[in-house]
Amino acid sequence: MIRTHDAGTLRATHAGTTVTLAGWVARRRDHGGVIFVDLRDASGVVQVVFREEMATAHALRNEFCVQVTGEVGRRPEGNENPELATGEIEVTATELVVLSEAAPLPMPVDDQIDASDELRLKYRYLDLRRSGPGRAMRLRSRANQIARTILHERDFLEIETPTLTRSTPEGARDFLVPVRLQPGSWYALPQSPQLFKQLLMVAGMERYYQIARCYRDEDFRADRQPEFTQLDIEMSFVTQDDVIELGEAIVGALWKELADHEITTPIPRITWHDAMARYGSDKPDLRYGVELVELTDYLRGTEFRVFAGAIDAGGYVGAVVMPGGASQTRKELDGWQDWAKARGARGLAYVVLDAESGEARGPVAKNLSEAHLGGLADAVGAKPGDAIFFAASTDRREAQELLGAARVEIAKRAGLVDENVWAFCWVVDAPMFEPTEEGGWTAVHHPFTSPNAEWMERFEDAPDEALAYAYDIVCNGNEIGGGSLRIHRADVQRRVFDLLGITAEEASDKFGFLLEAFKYGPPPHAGIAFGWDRTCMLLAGADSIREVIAFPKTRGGFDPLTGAPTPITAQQRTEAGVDAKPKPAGPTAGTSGVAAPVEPS
RNA sequence: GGUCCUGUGGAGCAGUUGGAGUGCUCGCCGCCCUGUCAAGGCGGAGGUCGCGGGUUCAAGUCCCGUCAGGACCGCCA
Repeated sequence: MIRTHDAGTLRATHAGTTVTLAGWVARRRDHGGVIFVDLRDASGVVQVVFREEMATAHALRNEFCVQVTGEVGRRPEGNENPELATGEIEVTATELVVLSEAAPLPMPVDDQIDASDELRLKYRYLDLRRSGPGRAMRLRSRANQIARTILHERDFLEIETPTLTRSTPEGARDFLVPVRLQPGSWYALPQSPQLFKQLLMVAGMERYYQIARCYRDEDFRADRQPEFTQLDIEMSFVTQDDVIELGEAIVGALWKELADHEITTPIPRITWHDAMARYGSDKPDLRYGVELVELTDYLRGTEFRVFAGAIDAGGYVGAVVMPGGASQTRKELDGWQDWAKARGARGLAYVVLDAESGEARGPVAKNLSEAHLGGLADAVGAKPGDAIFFAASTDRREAQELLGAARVEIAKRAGLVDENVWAFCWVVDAPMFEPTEEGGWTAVHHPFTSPNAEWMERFEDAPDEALAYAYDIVCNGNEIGGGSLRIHRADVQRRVFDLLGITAEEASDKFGFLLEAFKYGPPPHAGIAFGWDRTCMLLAGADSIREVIAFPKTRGGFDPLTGAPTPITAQQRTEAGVDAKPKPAGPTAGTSGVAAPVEPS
């Protein structure tokens, strides 16, 4: 080692010790006759003092990489710095070696100053020298370790699965990789290891996990990157409760150690339907109340056409209350209309209750009968001074989701979110299917998700009502993990495919290898996958998953550091077989649509 | 694909109803300085105002287009 101690570990007990340190110049304070340098390494910062005889230190600049030898001493009386862990002492240098110099910095390596995202990503190696970003990396490493410890204690095997594979049917667009040895054929990068982990269950591994990189070619967000990580888990011979118990053990350990928060177990469970009815979301933020109230029956018979139209068509009318919302200006109330329109709704009807008289006012109030207005406050649980927002639609879920989004916005604007609270829940009993635009059905989770016991033998009777053994774990309104019991009976799988309109040929073409495996005694199995970036983001208190990824990409999928993606050369293009000519006919492939097979070129 | 915000020396920001010279803080370079910890003092260098077009006597400022970054919707478990 070219150093004897880590800078951040030095304490008063080291006084009198001669140490050699190595690290970076975090800051220098040059007084002419004496120079102070804050020396930073991964462990922290310590003040190094250069006296007159160490004149070479004048040439030091920020972020020079240096090796310093000197004696640890207590700082002179009154010069201690209680802000620093090493603030009681300093190192008086007797030797200085500049290991490497630093050019003028394109961005400050300083915890105080914030640079733009693009610049931070371009110089991510400088960004990560800062304590906040560096801490996020260390936290994530620790999170991995905690999860691995729990899983190994429980006899899980860490098994890697391919990243060059064929499409698995998660539903997102695949990233594709041309195959030089078979021009015209392509690998897909996995959207998740879903099918492989099920094969590992057939293989008798019984307990599998992997911190797995996944790839989805969709539009990106603050919490979505083209490549992301799942803590992926699958177990044989278990029930839903077993998976949930494991999930709670992992989450409990993570939050205990990394967020200093003891999660009360069992984590409350709410059914998907209750979550939609009460919170208008399948990932409800339970840090605050502001629950939805259904008014379909209460308002039955109303002459207000917006509501009557929805009710008569068998739809839904509901409301959500904004505490104190009556004090909003006309401009603010109009702002809600723009807010609603921005997410595709026609608008957001509202009534405000006068703070003194409790009288209902606002454009919608004129359209409601005396009787409806009279009991409204009680029906929705509103007080004088509150505002009531309404949504009505023939599509129950659509109206609930609008109110659910309004609920989140209300909490934000009314300051109801307590940032110090961690509110977890499991959302269980999710629906198996949802209707497609073409009048068919599609799997909400994925087509291998098992119907629950109640629906196992009759999900075809009412596909819109059938429930699955599927569960999501939600933290403060973020889905951090989800999973399901899988179908292991061939007959049930066949019936699900039938309902989804997947023929035997198509099924065999898309994932025949899994169906083939399921012929040979597949065990009952279930699993869960945690969105690891999102989980670490929450633990780090960050508001973007970019903060917990070492080298993230921008919204456009661009990496400002490497400049990826780049065009390829003509030679690469030819060798990769990107332009191989399609054959007129042949066996199909891919996850959907007709494949374009090729002639060898 | 849609809506919105941002783009001004290396960094972070200001720039009024369009009007004389684009200003501040940090950093950078030089000099001074023995107890600072966001050290201080003096001096200096550094800018196609993202890019293209238009309106105007005159555009950093107004309009159109475009590029880049960000937030959201659609999409995506």
